[in-house]
Amino acid sequence: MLDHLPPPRLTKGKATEPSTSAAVAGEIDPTVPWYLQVCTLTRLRRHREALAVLRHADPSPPPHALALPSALICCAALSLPSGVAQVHALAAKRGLVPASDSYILSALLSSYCRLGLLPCARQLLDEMPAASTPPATVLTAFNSLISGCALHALTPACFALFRRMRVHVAGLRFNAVTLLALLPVAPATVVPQLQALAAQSGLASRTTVANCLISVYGRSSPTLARQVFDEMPLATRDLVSWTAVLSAHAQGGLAVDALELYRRMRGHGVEPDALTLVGVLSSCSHLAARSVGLDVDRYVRQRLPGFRANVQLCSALINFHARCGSLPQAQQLFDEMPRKSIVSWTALITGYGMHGHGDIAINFFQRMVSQGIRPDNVSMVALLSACSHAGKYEEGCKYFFAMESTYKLRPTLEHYACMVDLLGRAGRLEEARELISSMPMPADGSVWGALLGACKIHKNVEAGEEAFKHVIMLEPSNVGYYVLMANMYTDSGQQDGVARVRAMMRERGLKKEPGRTQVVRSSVNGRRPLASTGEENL
DNA sequence: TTAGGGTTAG
Repeated sequence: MLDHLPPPRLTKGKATEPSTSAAVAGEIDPTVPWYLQVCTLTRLRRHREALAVLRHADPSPPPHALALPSALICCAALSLPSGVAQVHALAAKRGLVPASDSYILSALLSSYCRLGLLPCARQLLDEMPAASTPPATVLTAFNSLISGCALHALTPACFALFRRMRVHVAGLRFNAVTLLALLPVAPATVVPQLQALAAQSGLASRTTVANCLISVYGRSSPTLARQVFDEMPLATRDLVSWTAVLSAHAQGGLAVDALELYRRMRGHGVEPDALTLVGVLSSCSHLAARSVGLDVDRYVRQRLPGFRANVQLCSALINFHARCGSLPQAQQLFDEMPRKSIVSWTALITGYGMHGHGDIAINFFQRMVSQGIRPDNVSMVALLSACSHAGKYEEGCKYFFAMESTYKLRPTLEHYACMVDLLGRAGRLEEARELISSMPMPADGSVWGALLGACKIHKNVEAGEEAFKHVIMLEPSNVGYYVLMANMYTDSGQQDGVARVRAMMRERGLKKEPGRTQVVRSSVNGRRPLASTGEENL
């Protein structure tokens, strides 16, 4: 079977293979039937080898049905649509599709979706004889297609299928897997509706469903995520629940709460894994919580021996060391990584940039580009910020203009804020003001705030007053800006100005918190929004 | 077989 497939290029079991050869040697027993070998190799993600076994399998008796889902998974993973079509034909010949075998049906649907062949998947579902197919199979088929559409962020299609399945699937209607597929792509207004549906159907008490809700709410509201977490019975919380709620707080800028959750998690005897530690390290970096971060570093080195191959964990460690530990440590980790992502590069560039090593930051940026990594918006912010901190006015301008012309990136508010900062620090307040006027979108608090900061450095009270007027309109409760303006008045001996700012703060019920004199980032900025494509209603 | 937790910016 599968004789039309291109021959596999057998890899030598290097870093791309998630399992070690010793583990495989233990699991692959040449005496077991070939179709079980296929299943095992597939589970180990050794797709090419699984297909090789399949290709050389004895064609009589005909291929065991158990091997077909594995074959499909391998073909999808290796982007072999012809292989999927062959298995489809084979399964059809043996009467396993469109209806009778739930495993093969959902594997086919998901393989077509993974390969982007959504019409094929759609057709398969439409061919399913609704009357004679067991309801559980219909449910699974709908779930597979909904998950496939979710994979391609086709929110309206997901919900259209969901409406259709609730009519079709007698009795069962939907299950936890349906909710898990829909929640991540649901528009913000629909998430609570799905949550209500989960509660009505008794699925809300499932750990997986609660975990998914925590993660989805966590993108926009750590508070809602926390509510779901708090309502979970203690015994049903698992490592994923803790990680999801912790990450929600870390992403929402609530680093103190994230670390408190970590402390509680450990108190309950739950051992973190790499994903948990990514969130913990992110919070340590924000808070400059050096001792906790160093504990995590030790834990990783002792308990997670393969951590260097984990790009996300390594990037988080680099970020931590670069921001509040040491640049040499960050650099060493970076050098040791077998594969680096744009995030690893950006973490390093940020680290050098924020410690005033603009030249090194620029050098790494250029090395990154020369290795074929196309800069994204975040790496450009890191670079421009590095230029700004090191007073590299000309380089900053050069890269800002290169964004659109060379890298095809449209500058966002963050980039404008960096440029206003760069121009402002260089004393070019007039140019900074002109840049703001030329922006294609209205300036936000961070842009005016950058100008205000520059005015403070260069003691330009008049320009500062204008920036202040704008910034407190945009972020009226951000104490940092009032403090900045008051300090400017103090520096220039204008006590009446200081009194005015203090009066404004009193009127607005704002207090300067001790030890918090820096400009506080607006909590809504930089947050991933909930998916908002289309107006979905259930 | 469909399915839950993640990193980088000022």
